[in-house]
Amino acid sequence: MNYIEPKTHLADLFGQAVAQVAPGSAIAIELERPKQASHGDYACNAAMQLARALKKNPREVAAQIVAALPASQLVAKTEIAGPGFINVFIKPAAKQALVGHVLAAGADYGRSDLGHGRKVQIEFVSANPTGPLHVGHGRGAAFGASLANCLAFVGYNAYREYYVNDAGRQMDILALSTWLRYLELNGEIVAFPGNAYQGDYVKAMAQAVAELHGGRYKRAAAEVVANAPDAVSDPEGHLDALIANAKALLGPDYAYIHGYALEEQLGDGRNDLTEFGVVFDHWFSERTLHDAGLIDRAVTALQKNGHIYEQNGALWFRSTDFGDEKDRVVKRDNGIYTYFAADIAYHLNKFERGFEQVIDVWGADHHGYISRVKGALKAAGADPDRLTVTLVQFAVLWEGGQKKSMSTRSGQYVTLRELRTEVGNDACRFFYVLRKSDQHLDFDLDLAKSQSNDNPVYYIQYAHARISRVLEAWGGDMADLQDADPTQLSQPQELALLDCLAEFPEICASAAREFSPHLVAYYLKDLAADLHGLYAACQFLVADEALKLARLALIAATRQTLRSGLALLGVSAPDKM
RNA sequence: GCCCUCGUAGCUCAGUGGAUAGAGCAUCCCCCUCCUAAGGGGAGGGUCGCCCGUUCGAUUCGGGCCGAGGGCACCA
Repeated sequence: MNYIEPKTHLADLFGQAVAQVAPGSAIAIELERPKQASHGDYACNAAMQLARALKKNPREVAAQIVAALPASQLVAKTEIAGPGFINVFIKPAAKQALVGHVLAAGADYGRSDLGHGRKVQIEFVSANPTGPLHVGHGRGAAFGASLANCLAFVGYNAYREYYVNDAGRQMDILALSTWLRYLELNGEIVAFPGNAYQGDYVKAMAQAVAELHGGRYKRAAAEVVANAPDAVSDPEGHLDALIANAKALLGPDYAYIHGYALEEQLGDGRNDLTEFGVVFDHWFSERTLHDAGLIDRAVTALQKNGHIYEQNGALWFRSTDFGDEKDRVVKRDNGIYTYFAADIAYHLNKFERGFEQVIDVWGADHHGYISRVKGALKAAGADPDRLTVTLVQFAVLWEGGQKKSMSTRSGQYVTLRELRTEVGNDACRFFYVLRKSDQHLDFDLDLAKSQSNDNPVYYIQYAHARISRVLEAWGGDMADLQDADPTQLSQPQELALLDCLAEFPEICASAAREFSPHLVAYYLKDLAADLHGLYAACQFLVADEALKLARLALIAATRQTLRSGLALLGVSAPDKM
């Protein structure tokens, strides 16, 4: 028997029946999977939805719908139950046929064309390249990558992008920090500002520059701090003055220091993410927006539409017209565009590049920023609904029942690389997406590291490994499993596993539609549990050849589904543990 | 003050406009002569924060309240 996807098929049947019973009604056919087995495989609530309009008792409407239901080779029986549910029982053979279907589809099982190939861009991580990625970035990376995988799996043309803030003040601060450390190495001691970058990686870069170029960038300490405001009373002014002095003293060499620090940190982040299984189609440079005049153009567009005014020497965007609580500066009185202005230009550019939908994955601390950006897009004549911002809350690490506190400022934070080294990429990827993205995540290091059944990653991977070991012990030709007779499968654990396997495509669709890769993680836990249940209840390598092949085919299909699901989350599927 | 998120078992959290609300951990009991026990089976444990509304039906949607966390720069 060829496999027919029951839900789509039933929705079609019910649609025909409802059209006959209640012509012209426009209800959506809803089919749910009842929690209780006695309620069948699918339940339809159409009768209850129609009862009022038809002025009839729902059970009576249900009877009419059932009578009008076209014949189907899938349906074993229907029952009218409770307040008016129509419960549908699927023939075992129709369920069993899934095994051959999954094996034939292979890695494509679960794939769909929900997205119709529409271009969707997911921008994520986008951390300032001013230091190592930390565990907060890790969550955004894991979430964004998994989401992009899900979207691609259900038929979207997913494009992964990292926005590189290579033009702003933060990069200048990094360049300055590196240079000051370099001067230290060359005997020119300048008091290192508390609001400069403190991390050891800055010293490492200074050391490297010193080794590569000796004293070439050495300048007198007194000149570096000349005319700078006091570091205590005006720390930011102090820093800005030092940056200005650095640019003046170094001239064209400043660009070298700046570029060196940028490339170092960007390269480090790229390596880190690649090792984490997170890759991007494009690293978009903020500087190119400036260089191509796109920011001028964006601000001019706003100006033309009458949304810009000047005050105190700065240019303001009247974002209050678009629901923001106060107006925002786009160009400061010193003539420098704000980050906000660059962001407007960047998002307009995204649309111009033809992405029908744009998803931004931001840290939750940016949430106040959403209305501003959307408002600006609207003001510039773009459709803000094409932008979806998904917020990712911070992750808090726990170890030995203690919260690990972090402070970016002092350079004392746990880096993503440290976390990956400590708990492994698989556990990292999985734990990061185990919670809904917009919720605080308690990352339990002890649990992530533990090689026990408490650890859901191992629980799932173990299910996969177990199947591999059985198939290996069998030693037969996998192609033979295609032709196994699935009607041999009748044990409750076998049927439960079949039902679970059948849900995979819908889980993938929901995960993509709701931007919720955690649904895949939970599904995999369920699937693994069903596999372990079957494993404990039934022997696979039995004497009865037909039964053996059927069971092996079932677990081979399960292995494929586990693999596909783990791949969506970027977690490996080991054959041996 | 304004905005966002959350409140479900002792703990950490899923879930859903539907029928008797789930998992893991923790507690207690049981299961390897057998393809990996990194596993399985069972028991106990709940006013889905409170109130009102919408609905044939609300834990789910809307409003209010209470409680928790986070965010509100001429920073990036």
